[in-house]
Amino acid sequence: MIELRHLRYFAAVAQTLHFGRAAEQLGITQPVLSDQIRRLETLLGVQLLYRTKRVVLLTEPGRMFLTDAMRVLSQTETAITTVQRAAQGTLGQLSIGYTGPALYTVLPEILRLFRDRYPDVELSLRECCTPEQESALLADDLQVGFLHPPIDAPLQQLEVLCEPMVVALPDDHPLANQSTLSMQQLANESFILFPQAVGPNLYSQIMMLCAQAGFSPHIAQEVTPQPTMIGLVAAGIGIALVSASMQSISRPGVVYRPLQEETPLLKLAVTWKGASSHGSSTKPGQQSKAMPESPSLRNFLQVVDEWIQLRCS
Amino acid sequence: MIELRHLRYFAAVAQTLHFGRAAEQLGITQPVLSDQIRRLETLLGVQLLYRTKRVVLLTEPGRMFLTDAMRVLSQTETAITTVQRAAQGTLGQLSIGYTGPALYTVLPEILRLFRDRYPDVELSLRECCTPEQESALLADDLQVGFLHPPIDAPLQQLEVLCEPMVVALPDDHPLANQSTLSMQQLANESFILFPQAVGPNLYSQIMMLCAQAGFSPHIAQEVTPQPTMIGLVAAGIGIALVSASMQSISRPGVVYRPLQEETPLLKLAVTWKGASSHGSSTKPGQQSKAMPESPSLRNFLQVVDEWIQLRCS
DNA sequence: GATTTTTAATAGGGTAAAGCTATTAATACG
DNA sequence: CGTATTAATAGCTTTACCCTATTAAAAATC
Repeated sequence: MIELRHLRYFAAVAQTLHFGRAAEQLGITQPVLSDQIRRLETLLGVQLLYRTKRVVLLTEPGRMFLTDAMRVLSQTETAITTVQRAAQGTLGQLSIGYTGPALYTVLPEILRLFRDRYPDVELSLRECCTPEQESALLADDLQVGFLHPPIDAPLQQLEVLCEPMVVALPDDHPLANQSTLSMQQLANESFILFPQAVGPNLYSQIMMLCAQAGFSPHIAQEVTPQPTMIGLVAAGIGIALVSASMQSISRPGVVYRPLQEETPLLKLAVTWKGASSHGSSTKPGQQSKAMPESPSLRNFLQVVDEWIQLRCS
Repeated sequence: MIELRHLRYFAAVAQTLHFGRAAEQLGITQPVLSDQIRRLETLLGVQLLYRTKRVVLLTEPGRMFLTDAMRVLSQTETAITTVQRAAQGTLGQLSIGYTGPALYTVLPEILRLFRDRYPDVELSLRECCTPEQESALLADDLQVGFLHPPIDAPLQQLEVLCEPMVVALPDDHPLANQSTLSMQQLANESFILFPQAVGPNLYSQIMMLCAQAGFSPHIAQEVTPQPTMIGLVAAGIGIALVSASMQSISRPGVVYRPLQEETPLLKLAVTWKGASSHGSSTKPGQQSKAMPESPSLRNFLQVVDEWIQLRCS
């Protein structure tokens, strides 16, 4: 069976056209080299080199084989460096899911940090809602998710955002004069909401809040993403509850007012399929030797950690 | 040092995800396979497979390495078949030189035969005159030449054409009435000739013939190739001596007449750098083990041989 | 929950082959 | 004709590849 050794030896001889010097280059002795080349020729059934006691020349088939052999060798080299870089996590792919709000808060900063540090990790981004992300993560369709807890799937998570919702309303709205608002004041307003499926949890929190204030909200429109909601607010269609960080996207004709009540909180967590033994229920104490998680995922999580540190300072 | 064996073994395990079955496929025993995979991982410094006593899974770097390893293996396969086909002469390159007359006589038929039989041998054709071909052949710039003997370079040759020259003259020419012509009748004609450099030997033969007839020809024009010469004959510029096979390219307004004298003969020989030991003067008796000539060249010469047989029958 | 089955890892040993040194044979060069 | 160069040959050592037998651990089954 032909081995890379044969190719390495042949390439050395074919390039130097000298068994002695080639052997020296290879760190072996000349008789060994002669023997191995002969073996290679026997294995192939082809004379690659013409040699007298004095001269070594490539035959025509030998010339062709040299080209191919060198390609195989160089591709082997790249395969080695590739797998090593992949093990470091500096090369690879990472598929990331995110919900709309992530795109307007934590995602850009984190991605920026990661891309700068690991430019050769190919990121494939996919916007999808929390439940979809859960199942995609479990099915190994996604490696990281930016989604809204709580979730019940057995996944690791790390909270990266928790901010209150604020009321967005037209600046000519009667309530715009007040610095804070109570839910009861909103009882007769038209609401612009995101579709329930997009964030079932937050949706029901909002509904509960309304119920506590004694009303069931009149829903003018269900849209997504949040900037569109604010656009509709500016258009006077209704008022909206949006996450606090949307205030940074200032838009003429729209003002934001905090709620007096303890508001629902928009939470974002980075989520991934933890290092489980292999799908079996992970008992906290006995973690056994685990499937090593993808190095690029590991690096991504480290970047997220660092980003959290950075933000706190 | 990583060997193809490692890649073969790894690919088998990575595809079956089962050491036992993979070992069976490979025709080795399972402990050996386990050992070799571990060796590979140590050599790379990368864990390629996650394995428990029960489950085998590819790690992320392992997945990438599998792709590369399979590519290396398949390229090795093609390298082997390529070199074997090259040794048979069914794959390769062949650079062929030819003179103008070859193109209108033997070359098309021979090339056709060869192409049909060896479609994967890439032919590169180059028109150049006899002396140029000689030096190109010696410099290994050409592998085969279709040229006009005699030559003095130490090259092998095989005559493939020997035909008389005939006189081409306008059909309204006074001499066109005669069925054969003598040189003396041409003494006062304007001659259309090929440039001396294109075929120095034939050129001087023609000159000698004129001298024997007691005149030095008046040269109206020196052009090449032969169809152009005949075109000029049709235009009434003069008469020309062309090889007999040009008669098959009939052209209105031109007639061909044989010469009474022993005409100069247009000879074409297939020429190649013979199997010399390596450039040293080849003593006929003691040929020693020779550099094997390019397989595609060998095949080409065989086709030429067959073509000669074919033509004789 | 004990037992059987499955499957990768470990242990120990034999052998093919990859490697070494020393020498030979053939060629080129002075 | 002698000397230098260089690939091939001969004989030997050692590496490592592969084998069989066994173990250990996890899953499946009764």
